[in-house]
Amino acid sequence: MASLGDLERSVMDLLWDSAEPLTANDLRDDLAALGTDAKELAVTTVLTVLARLEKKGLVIRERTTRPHRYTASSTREDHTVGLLNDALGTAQDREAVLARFIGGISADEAASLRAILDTVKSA
Amino acid sequence: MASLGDLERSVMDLLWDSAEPLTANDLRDDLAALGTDAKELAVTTVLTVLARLEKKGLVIRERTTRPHRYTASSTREDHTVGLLNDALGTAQDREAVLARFIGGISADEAASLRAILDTVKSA
DNA sequence: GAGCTCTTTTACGGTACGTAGAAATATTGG
DNA sequence: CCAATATTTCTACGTACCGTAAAAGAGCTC
Repeated sequence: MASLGDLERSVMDLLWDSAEPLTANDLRDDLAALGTDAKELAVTTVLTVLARLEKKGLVIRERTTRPHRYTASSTREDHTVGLLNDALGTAQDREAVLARFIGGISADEAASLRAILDTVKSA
Repeated sequence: MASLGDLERSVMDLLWDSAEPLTANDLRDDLAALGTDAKELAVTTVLTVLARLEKKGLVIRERTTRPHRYTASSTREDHTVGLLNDALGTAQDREAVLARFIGGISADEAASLRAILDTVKSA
């Protein structure tokens, strides 16, 4: 799976947080509003990263509307799950990894996990 | 956390699978023995990636012995757990991600997870 | 100290990413 | 319909990472 650069990541975060599709100009403005950077990017820069994200399959571009509108192709959570599976790989040591991972999570999270597991017990 | 290139990854796999520290020459030979590539790398190539892996903190180099000997600085599982936590991030959506992740694992694995959770229930 | 082994230094080509100007294309106000 | 404006595409540059390895330096051995 594709890993993201800093700007790509920021753009994806905005798209993931937006209920509506966004245009390159929307994104340029939203990016400028972040973190008091006051650094206004050129809109071509935003368009370039959007094209790259589209090629990676992470965003969908509506070419019918004139300012093209962009949407994340999957939710942030689903994307993260993809990253998790990439990290876990198809190896045999999945269980060993999961055991260590669970060893490192909080009690609260362990409880949540248990609840989630019960929910999907039927699977 | 550092992501690995293909050769770096192969070297780490060999180090992780080895009980003993390995030298660059050991690794060159082991790499050649992999996958019937028959491609014998120059030992300087191996030394370069080892230096990079050392800089990334993934391998430890024994400089006292003359052919330097290299060891993975953590287990493969611990490294993978680091990748998992990187992917999960520190965000609040950890639970949502974990829920989706668990939704996608096999029943067998779900059972294993439950067992693991019970083991660390005290945490 | 000459030769061998091992390590360090330097380097080159490829790819990814941030960045954006220039050029092409589309929209719109008159 | 045309000129001004908005939007997209094309091209490009700098940096960083990685595979790859020659060249140069350093230490050991006879």
